[in-house]
Amino acid sequence: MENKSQPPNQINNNFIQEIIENEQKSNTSAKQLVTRFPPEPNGYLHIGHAKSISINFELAKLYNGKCHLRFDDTNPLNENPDFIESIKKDIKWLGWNWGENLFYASDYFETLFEYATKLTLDGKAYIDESSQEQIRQLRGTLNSTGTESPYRNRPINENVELLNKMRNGDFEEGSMVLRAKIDMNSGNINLRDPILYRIIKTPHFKTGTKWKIYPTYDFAHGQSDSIEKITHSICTMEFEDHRPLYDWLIENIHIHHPQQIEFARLNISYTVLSKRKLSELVEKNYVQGWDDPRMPTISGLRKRGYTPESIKNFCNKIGVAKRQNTVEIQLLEHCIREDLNKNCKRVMGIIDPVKVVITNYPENQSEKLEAINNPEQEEMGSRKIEFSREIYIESNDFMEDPPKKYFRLSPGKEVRLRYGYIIKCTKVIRDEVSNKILQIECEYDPNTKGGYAPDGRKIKGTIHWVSSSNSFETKVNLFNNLFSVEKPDEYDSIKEVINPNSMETFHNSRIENHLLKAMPGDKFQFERLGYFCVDKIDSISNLPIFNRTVTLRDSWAKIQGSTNPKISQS
RNA sequence: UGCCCGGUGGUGUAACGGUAGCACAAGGGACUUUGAAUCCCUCAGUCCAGGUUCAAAUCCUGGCCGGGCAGCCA
Repeated sequence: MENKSQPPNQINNNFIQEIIENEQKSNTSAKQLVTRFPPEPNGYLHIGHAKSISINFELAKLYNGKCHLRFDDTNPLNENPDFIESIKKDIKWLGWNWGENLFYASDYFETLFEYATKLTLDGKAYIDESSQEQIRQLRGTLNSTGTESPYRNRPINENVELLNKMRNGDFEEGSMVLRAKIDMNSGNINLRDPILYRIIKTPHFKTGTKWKIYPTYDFAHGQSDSIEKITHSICTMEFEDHRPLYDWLIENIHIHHPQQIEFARLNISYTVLSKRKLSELVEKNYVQGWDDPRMPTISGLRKRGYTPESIKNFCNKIGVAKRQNTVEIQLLEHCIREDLNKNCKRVMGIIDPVKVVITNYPENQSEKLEAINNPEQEEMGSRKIEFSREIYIESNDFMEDPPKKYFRLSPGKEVRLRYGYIIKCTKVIRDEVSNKILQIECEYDPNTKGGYAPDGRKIKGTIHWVSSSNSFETKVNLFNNLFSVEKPDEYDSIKEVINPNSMETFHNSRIENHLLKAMPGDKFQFERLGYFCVDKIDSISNLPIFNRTVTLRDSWAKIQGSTNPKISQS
């Protein structure tokens, strides 16, 4: 048999793997592969980070190496220890383990300073007392070369002395910086005497007030990689221009030389993935927090009901390359459906209920019917559900004047109640004032218990239901795309493209009693609707509140040409 | 009028000079007590122009288009 598809969950062949593969083949020094994930503790992780985490940890796993977690905490102005825990939690939740290899760039401040001293001693770095404005002026522009600073040729001993005084806190913030002496004429602006250290007197959450100067990203990052003996330093494309500087510093300090490799960051349709825009959503209260189920953050996805498995799978499917990309959000949805379909218990829940009275079913009678828990996994068994005279069905499973090919309930028509009976609609009762449907009356066919028609008549439609006695009323949140356009990044303001209907809450949904004791995070398929998870237990009612993770695929909605599938306005 | 990177179906990603494949999406069909799942089928692609070669998505040259870079952010 031909092996047509690749084994599940195998990472796509990508160019980084190819580089490593080639190194191992032609290999001279059989070094152990060491990668790292280097977040700055200044925000929450999102699915773009998950891609990076996945690349780094997956590679380590694949080549029997290791992946470090290193917090890039070089700027006390931006960073906050609260983020440390959330970042660790999210990585662990995704299923990755850095083991003993947890580091902080701040652990290396002393060594970094030694490196800076060495460069200064070698005449490769100098103290510049120009103002921030002057430095910018002299840097030149994209189309013009820079000009050397008047401080560039300061004697070495003076530089060393000033550097030490800078460290001691003898100078004001902004009064001077340490710069590498490279090339003010370079076409690459990063090489025009980049700043290595700046004075910051804000205390650092780890080193306190010990340091008055802090290394910039360019000076801290590569050297930290080197100290940790990283072999492959994988980052996103915007650092490509920094690679010549990364290499220059390491070569001029004469230390272990990791290889920086850049890949294209992830973009997903109908959402944003930049830290700035994500914060804006939170700060301007477009969402309820970083972990709002509409957010593409790891914590948001978790609250939404995504599983680590589905996210990892997604990361494997999107591949790794250098070209700009926007992955359709449908692929993410596919990944979570794939996982949940296999593993979730089926259950019946009515988002927007309408009452149905079975007029020929005795008033005080009820009976138990058998329902299968998961047709994908027989081991999951079955459960009993209760049928009685008064039940609820989904309001959009009834239409008084249905279009053709509508297989659900309508006047005079029959429909099957899943695992129940075949019923026929006999009457619709409306509110005289509002004309709203108050109640639907049906008759059931007693010979169709379990939903089987002994006379062999074909019943095309099957709908979900709960009996009023065997269900509880609770709140259900439905989510849609946060943005109404495919590429929100292309618009100036979030406001003009945010989807006003990204969240819809139903307060009177009815769920079968089977879920009374469901706990936060528990996941279910509500038959015919989608996958839902318990958001939390309501503090007043003590009942679970549900979030819709994703709808089931819905070919009826497509036929209808509806842009808002499932539960439309009543 | 600088430096760097990139352009393969609608989207994402393979093919390493030798049959352009996979996934998602879309369309159709089979099955169906979830309009789900599953299964089958279909649609659809190498930015352009030259060159090298028996043979080019792949190598070369020149265009065109897209992206990144002028923080004491990362």
